[in-house]
Amino acid sequence: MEAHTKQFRKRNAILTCLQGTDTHPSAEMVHEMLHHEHPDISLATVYRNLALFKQQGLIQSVATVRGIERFDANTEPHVHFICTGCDAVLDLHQISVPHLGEEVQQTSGCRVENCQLTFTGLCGKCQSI
Amino acid sequence: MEAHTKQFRKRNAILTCLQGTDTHPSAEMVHEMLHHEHPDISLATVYRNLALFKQQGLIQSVATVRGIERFDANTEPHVHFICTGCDAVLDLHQISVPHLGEEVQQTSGCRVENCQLTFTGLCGKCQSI
DNA sequence: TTCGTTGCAAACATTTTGCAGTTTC
DNA sequence: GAAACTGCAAAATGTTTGCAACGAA
Repeated sequence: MEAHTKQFRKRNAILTCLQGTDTHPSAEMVHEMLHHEHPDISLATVYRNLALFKQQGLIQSVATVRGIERFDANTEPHVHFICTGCDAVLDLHQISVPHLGEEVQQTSGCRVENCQLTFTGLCGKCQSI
Repeated sequence: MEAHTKQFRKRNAILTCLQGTDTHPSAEMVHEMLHHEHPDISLATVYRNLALFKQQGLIQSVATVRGIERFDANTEPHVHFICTGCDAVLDLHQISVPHLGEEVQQTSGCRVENCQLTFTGLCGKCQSI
């Protein structure tokens, strides 16, 4: 019900925005993407709700690119590519994440809760510039 | 010769500090670690030289933990564990990085220059708190 | 009226930069 | 003297927070 009341429209718009994109946006990018639909939305609201969603496990932080945090509504473990030319964060669906959690636990005693495999380099577009 | 002249003593101390630790320190941690040997070193100098070393490929940024960048003088691809309890960044020497660069290139067209495999969770100490 | 959500502006923390002073050659 | 490095303070940047106003129940 929450999603349909006016009170939660902005909160819901933020989550929907993230769920409907694969660009792994920053808070400011989300704010900009929502500007058309919600011209009066505040950046503070975006930050507040992103923090809330993250705490609830609805989204995750997948990278920090040039000091800016980038988010993803896909919380399944998957692989990312960060382009150092255009700062794009891409999904690499073709590559699968090795499941090494148990091996880590056994060899180091650390309890694994999450795993990120991230490549950096130049995306196709930026290679031809 | 550079390392022995007074002019480069601080710069060298910063690099040596990083090379002699496996704690993956932040700029502020480096600053603090050097305080005993160089009581007058400025945080700005640490930041400036870290940026320089990174650009020269002498060090790499391995993670951003709670918004703070962490550095490593080991630029070989290796695996890290970030503890969400104490913010420690640990090396997982036992686990090897899968070499998927070519597969990434072939399936996505992205040119891979670097790869990071990072686990998060609770380290041994923090599990028993 | 009580609770949760928001916008705004101020505060905050980390990082970067301008500039003057010092060292090296 | 020219070039490079540094400390200090100020600025810039991304993010968080306090507070008053608003909306829902």
